[in-house]
Amino acid sequence: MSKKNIELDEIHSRLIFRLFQTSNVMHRSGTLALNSVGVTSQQWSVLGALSRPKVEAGMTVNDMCRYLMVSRQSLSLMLNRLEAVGYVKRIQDKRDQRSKRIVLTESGREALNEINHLMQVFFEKVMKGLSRDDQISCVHYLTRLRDNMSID
Amino acid sequence: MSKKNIELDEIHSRLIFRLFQTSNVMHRSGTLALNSVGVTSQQWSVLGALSRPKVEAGMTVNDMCRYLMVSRQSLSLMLNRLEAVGYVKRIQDKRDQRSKRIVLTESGREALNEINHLMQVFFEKVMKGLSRDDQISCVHYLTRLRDNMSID
DNA sequence: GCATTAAGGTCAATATATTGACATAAATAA
DNA sequence: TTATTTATGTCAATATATTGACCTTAATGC
Repeated sequence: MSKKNIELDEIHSRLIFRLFQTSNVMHRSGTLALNSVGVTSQQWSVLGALSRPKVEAGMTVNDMCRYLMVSRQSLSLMLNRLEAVGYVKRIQDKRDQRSKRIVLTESGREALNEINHLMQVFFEKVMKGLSRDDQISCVHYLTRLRDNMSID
Repeated sequence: MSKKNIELDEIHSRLIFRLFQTSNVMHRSGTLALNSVGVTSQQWSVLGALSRPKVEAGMTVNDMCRYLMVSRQSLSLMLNRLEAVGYVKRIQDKRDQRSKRIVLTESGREALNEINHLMQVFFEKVMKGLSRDDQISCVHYLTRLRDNMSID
């Protein structure tokens, strides 16, 4: 009458659970570290995405959704907040009139520089005890997990 | 007049950013995988915590906050929802009248068994390409990151 | 006994996250 | 040219997450 009880592979559960915990802690202490700038860890990810040299001309909303792996609706609210404090701007794409390009403002660039000072301290604390090779391995593992978990 | 521009260590940014992405994807596709049971990935973490043999007698709310690394207020809402569908129960602690012990109900145990069937499939997909040693290494790295990021 | 501390619940405000739905405008395909 | 698709924005409902505050009750320290 009842299905056999399933025992999950312990290492699998542990890995997924560790991801849970680490993600919770990251958002909390990341946002705390950025407290003086008044930016959340998620908002930092948006600013960081825009600061890459290859996106000098800005990113479209859809591109950024795919890059950050959040829904358009979630991103839209973050962009509204960042636009309200003047860190980003939505500008019309010349070639495609439907598209907007999200760009960093001068004020956003200054904020990001301040953020990076704070992040440098944060990163040093976070990476303590992990060699460069460890960090590279960890990125590889996370990339693999991310891709395996992706819907498409 | 302006501080020197900070260039963050690329591997550090990448690692943290990968954690962002992976956590986003995990919650989305984890919840999707559990869709038929009507439980979110976060609620699964609560049920999972309670299913461990060492917590046969239940966990206090504070213990579970520390374990899941979420605030009491967040946990409280999750417990309310799980209690509303009958998967968990808050029972008085005999020894400490202030404490409640969160326990899995029979219905919760059945749901968890169904969840575990779904999770087994999910885990197989997620862990593809990662050897057991890889998984163990990844857990070690995440544990290190989690502890380094913890406030206390 | 009385003051303090601890455990838990809840309210508020805010930010993030999802899906689904609907609207508009513009590009593209038939 | 018309139909469809694409890009974006927004509303709704819901779940998760934070901090801070306040309340009750109970254990503990003095």
